[in-house]
Amino acid sequence: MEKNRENDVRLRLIRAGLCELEEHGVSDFSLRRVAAAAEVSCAAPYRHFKDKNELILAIIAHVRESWELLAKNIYEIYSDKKDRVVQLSVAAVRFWLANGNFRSVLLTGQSELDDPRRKELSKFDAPLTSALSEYTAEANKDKGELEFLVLSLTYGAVSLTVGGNISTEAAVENLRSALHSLL
Amino acid sequence: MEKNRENDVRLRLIRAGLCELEEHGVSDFSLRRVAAAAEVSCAAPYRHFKDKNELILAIIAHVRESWELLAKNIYEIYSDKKDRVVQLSVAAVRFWLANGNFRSVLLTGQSELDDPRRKELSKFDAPLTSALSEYTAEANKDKGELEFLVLSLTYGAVSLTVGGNISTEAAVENLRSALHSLL
DNA sequence: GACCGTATGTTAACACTGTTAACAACAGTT
DNA sequence: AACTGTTGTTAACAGTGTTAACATACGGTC
Repeated sequence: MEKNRENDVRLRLIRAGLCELEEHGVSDFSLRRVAAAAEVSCAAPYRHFKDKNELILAIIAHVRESWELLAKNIYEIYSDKKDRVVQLSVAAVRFWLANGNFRSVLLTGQSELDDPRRKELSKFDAPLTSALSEYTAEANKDKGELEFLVLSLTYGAVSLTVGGNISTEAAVENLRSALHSLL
Repeated sequence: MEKNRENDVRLRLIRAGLCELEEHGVSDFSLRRVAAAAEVSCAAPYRHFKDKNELILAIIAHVRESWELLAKNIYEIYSDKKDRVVQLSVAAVRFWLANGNFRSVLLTGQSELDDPRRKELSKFDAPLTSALSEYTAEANKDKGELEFLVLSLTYGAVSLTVGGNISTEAAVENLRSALHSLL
C-alpha cells in the first residue's frame, strides 16, 4: 500500500513531466510546475529523483520504452527483412515527429553538456540497425555503406520536417521510395 | 563616438552570448552571465534586445552570416555545378558540427514554442538548395526527389554524428561518396 | 547658451526557478 | 517499545528573467 503510494507519486511526476515537456519544451521545463501538476510539494520530486535532470532522464526512458514496444510490434508484423527496415524507418520518423517538443532532447540529446546517458537514451535506431543488419546478411549487401544511408535518410527526414521544408507525409513518401530503390 | 559605444556594447553582448551558448548550451543560457562577461550591468541587455530570446536570435543571425559568407566562397571557388552541391553539403555538415552546443538550436530551432524566426534563421540549406536546383536544371534531372535526398543526407549526417554513431570524418566520407553516386 | 527629448547605462525590486536543510508522519525491524 | 529508513512537508538559499525609477550624456531647437 505504501509502496504503491511511492510508485504513484513517481509515476505521476513522470507523466506530469511529459506534459510539461510537451507544453514548455526542455529549456522552460519547470520542476515546480511539474510538482504542482502532480499535486505534491515542490520538494517532493527530490525524494524520487536526484535532480531535475534525473527526472527528465526518467521521462526519456519512459518514452523510449513505448518506442521499443512499437518497434517490436512492427518487427513481428513484417516477416520480410526488407519490409522491416522500411517500416521501422518510417515509423521512427512518425514517432519522433509525434513527440512534439520532445524532439530537441531526443534528436540531439540537447547538448553534450548533459550527461551522455541522455544522448544514449535518445538513440532510437537500435531496432532499425538490427533489422538492417539482418537484411544485409540475407541479401549479401555491404552493411557499412547501407547503414549510413538508411540512418541518415531517416534522421534527415525528421530534421527536414522539423525545419519546415516539407510536410510529414511528403517526408514519409520520399523516404519510403528512397529506401525501396536503395535496398 | 557615442554611436560606436552603442554598437560596442551590442556587439560585446552578442560575442559574449556566443561563448555562453557554447559553454552552457541553450537551456542554461544565463543573460546575467552574458552581461557580466560583457562587463555591463545585468539590465543593460534590455537596452539593445527586447528579450533574452531576442539576444539569442541576434546571435543566431550572427552565426548565420558567417555561414553564408563561407557558402558564398565555396560557391565561387567551384565552378562545376555538381562539385558545388557536394562541397556545400560537406561544408554544411562540418560547419554545424563545429558549432558545438549551438546545434540544438540550429538543427531543431529548439522547439516550436519559440518564434518561427529562430527556426527560419536556423535553416542553413539555402545555398545548398539553390546550387542544387542549378545543377538539376543543367543535368536535366528531377529536382524534387533529388532535393529530398541531398538535404536529408546532409541533415542526417549531422544528426548521426551528433548522436555518436559515427565520427565526423566517417560521416563526411560517407556523405561524399553517397552524393557522388547520386548526382 | 539654455532647454528638451532620446538613447543608453545604472541600481533596486519583483516573481520565479532549482536545490537543500529541518522537521513530521509513518512503515517495518529488532 | 525504541529505532531506523522512507516519503512527504515547509522554509530558506542563491540565481534567474524582467521591469521600474533614476542618472547621464548626446543632438537638435528656441
